[in-house]
Amino acid sequence: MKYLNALNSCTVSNAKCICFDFLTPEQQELINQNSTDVRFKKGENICKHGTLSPHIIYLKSGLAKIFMEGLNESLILKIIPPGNLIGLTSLRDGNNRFHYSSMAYMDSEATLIDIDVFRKIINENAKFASSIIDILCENSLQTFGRFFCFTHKQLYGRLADILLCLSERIFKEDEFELNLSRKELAELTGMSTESVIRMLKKFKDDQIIQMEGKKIRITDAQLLKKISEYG
Amino acid sequence: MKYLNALNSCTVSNAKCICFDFLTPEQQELINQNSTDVRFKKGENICKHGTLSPHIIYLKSGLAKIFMEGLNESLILKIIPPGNLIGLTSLRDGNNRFHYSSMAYMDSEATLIDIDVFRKIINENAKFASSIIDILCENSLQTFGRFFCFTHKQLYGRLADILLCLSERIFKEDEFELNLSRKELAELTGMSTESVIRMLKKFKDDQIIQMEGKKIRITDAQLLKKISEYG
DNA sequence: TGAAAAAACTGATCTAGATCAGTTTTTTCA
DNA sequence: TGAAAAAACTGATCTAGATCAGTTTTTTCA
Repeated sequence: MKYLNALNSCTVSNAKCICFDFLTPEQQELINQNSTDVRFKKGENICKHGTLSPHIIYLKSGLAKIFMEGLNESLILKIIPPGNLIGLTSLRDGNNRFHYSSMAYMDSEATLIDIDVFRKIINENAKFASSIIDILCENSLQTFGRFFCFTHKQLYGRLADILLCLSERIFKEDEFELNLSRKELAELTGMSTESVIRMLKKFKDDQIIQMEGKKIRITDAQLLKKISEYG
Repeated sequence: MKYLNALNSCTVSNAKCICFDFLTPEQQELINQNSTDVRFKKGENICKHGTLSPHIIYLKSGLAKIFMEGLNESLILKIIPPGNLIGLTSLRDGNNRFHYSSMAYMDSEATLIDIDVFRKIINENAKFASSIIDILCENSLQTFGRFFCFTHKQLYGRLADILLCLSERIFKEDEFELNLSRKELAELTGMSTESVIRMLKKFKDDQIIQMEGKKIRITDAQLLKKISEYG
């Protein structure tokens, strides 16, 4: 049952985007000439589902989410830390549209790379293409895990997942300042805001976490992992 | 809101696997020399989550499902019609393990292609790699849609999705013989067997479908599409 | 071909988590 | 800096769908 441990609804992959290391100097130059650097403020849209996607977006700094929007509901697919690409799924599409939206969680910098240049290089440089394949595989696996957890774990398990994910993969500290509102945390775990509040309180009462204002400290990571596993 | 129509929990992609068209004669020969043809009987495992994955599997005929297994629960990720590849996500992995299981829905034939040969060709042939990227993107989009529907659609909508999917994409007929048990249909829609039974009955009572033994005929596809959309 | 097993079906009950309708605390900004 | 808005929180109620405990029908196979 070892492999089951790997399944969580965490939204951040560990993968480093190393694809650009495989470019020839000319290809590097071609990309440089066909990209633009942009800053996004906290809360700003980085891309919007259904709009034209003339770029692949490389996140240089900050933090963003990728999500699908319905009429009233939305689903967060992934959190994007710096060093990751946004919009890869548009590579295939004939009509160049984004298949999801992205929003900056905090002030962020990104490089917008012309998608046709990106495509051209993929078709010329197999090593580059291969490393894009690696990224897509990694993304798929993460989505599968999240999908599985969303359909089979109870809310406690999912909340535990996200807390562990925030602590281990994003902030890399036991204690961190949560700059997400309860509502955003609810979106991330796929539950209602009220449930997040109640469950965080339960975790606090059970002394699994400490909360002070926006600071959260995980005191019993072991137990939290158990909850994540069996929840 | 046009783009929303595209979202359904259907499990079959329309994509044809054209990647092999881009091989050089030598690469084609290399693949031929490093693959084995195998037959799977209905219900047999094609691959098993967690086991070694020395192959990429090309399904030549039949029909298979790809699913994740938990302790008691499972989640069907995708139905694989002939002409599709199974196990692409193992390409990335250093330790060559399948990340999901696959089972034959009916008697099937498959070609097992050595994964290292597959990797080698990806690293040599950018056009081939590019078409693998296309497949991975397509797969991702489908998973995103299914994920969204599973978390936001009611059961009626999901059942409608699957019926439409079976009729339009797999059997390509209004009337088809359902060789899936209610239990398998439940797995596919992520609901309990009892609910499938009740909802199929409701659809029958509302004259949206006709059922006779294992035969199902969709009589009001229009309404079914509405249910899929708003459900 | 007929007994046993599996699948299909039915109705009753239960429950996780959403929704609703507020109050209290914190943040924002003129 | 203090009024208004937003976020956090609380308790009560509701509901979609699961679970349970069966019965009936169909399939399997000795």
